[in-house]
Amino acid sequence: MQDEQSTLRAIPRPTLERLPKYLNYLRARSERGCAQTSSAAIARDMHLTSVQVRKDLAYITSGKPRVGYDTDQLVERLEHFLRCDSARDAVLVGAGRLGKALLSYEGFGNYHLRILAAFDSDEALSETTVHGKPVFPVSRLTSLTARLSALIGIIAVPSQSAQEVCDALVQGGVRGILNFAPVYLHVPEGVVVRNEDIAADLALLANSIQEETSDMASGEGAEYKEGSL
Amino acid sequence: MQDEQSTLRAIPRPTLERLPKYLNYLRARSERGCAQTSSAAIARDMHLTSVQVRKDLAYITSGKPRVGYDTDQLVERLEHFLRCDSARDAVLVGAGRLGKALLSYEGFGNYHLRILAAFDSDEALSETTVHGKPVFPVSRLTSLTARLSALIGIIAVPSQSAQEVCDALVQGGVRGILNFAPVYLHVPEGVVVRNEDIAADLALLANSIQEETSDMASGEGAEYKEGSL
DNA sequence: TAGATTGTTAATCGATTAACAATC
DNA sequence: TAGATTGTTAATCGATTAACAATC
Repeated sequence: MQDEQSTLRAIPRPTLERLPKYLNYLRARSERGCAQTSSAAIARDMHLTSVQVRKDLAYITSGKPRVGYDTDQLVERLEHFLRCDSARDAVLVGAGRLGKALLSYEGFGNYHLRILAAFDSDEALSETTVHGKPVFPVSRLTSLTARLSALIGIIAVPSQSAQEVCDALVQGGVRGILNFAPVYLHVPEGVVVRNEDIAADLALLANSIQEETSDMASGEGAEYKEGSL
Repeated sequence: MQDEQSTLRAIPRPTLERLPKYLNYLRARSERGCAQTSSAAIARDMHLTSVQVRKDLAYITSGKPRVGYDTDQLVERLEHFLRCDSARDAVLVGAGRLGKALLSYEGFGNYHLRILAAFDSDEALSETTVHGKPVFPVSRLTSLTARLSALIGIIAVPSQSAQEVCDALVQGGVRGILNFAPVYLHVPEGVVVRNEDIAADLALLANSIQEETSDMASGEGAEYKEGSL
């Protein structure tokens, strides 16, 4: 023992975060009919180095020297690894604009994730459906989550109620939480939280633009010709 | 020379990504009336170590031994650093559900970011407004972006049209792109892209739940008592 | 002054990169 | 066989952590 299991866990975090991106890229490549894919090609298009690509991919499959990787097989392996069965049913709390957008989002299907139901404190929304998914009053959150055996909760409510909702989800048996409210959630050991702060990301982007600007001043600047500066 | 500038650029990426989280946390603390904040308190609530907190904060301010940091001053410094003036106007492309959710999102105001206008290929949406923001036909994307001097573009269109939209934004003078489509965008040197793949994030979360499960089997498991297993 | 907290310098840890070996 | 590509082992780089010094 200690093999299969700990091999899986040995994957470094940064590598793990790149795996879905490889998957997206390779799916597109597969659709374009490219049967083989070399690490050099991936590296070029994804702005990585080919060594890094090979090292990442070595965790989940192996390629053929002189030929590269079989595109479809690689897609399959990545899909298999990333979805690893079970733990793919989620409930969503907060059927406001963001919540509705998430309920309607088709992209989750790419990873075999399903949002089973939504909850909202606005009673007027109860018994309605969004994109075919039922909305329930938030009072039923814990009991229904448990009944549905959802292991994932998505929080799309205002910051003030986020912790409360989080507690209810945990009590309902959720083991992972995707949190769109910009607050730190306190959860018991064994529950994983992933924070999604879009505003913060946008702020960091705006920030890096300024750095770029200073960079330009101190050299570099290739490829970018455009009238005066 | 070489001081102010390179000090700013010397901030490590991971530290930079934590800064907005400190800001969120400290704002909440300030509202609760906590005038002083120690690195130990931040570390405890944000699941970091106090050394790391002090090291991070040292990049932008300094605290007082024996007392800690002045909460409000720290908030101010973080705000000043994170928003660094200019480069805060954005345009958004794709006024579907996600686009509308982003247009209505109040959270951007926390970082003084403004979405000035939206664009959509559906002509029926033109001349309407969402949350008070005008929607224009996508044909006017390049020219209006340039006219508005927006430096940031937000892409919330389907994958197939993302690259096309990206090119138009770049031509309009955008220097940073927040991309919600799960594809790699090719941009000229000097343009920064930040990818936001919510589905991928959710997949990784689902994945880490499984790992947690294996962890449980091999020990740990404190704090989590709940009937049978 | 004593004690608690910040700040810094050195050691550790982990990921990336470089050099090279293996293979079809 | 020759050559192109993968895979691996060692070196580098950068961030975190630990130990300690500085300060109110």
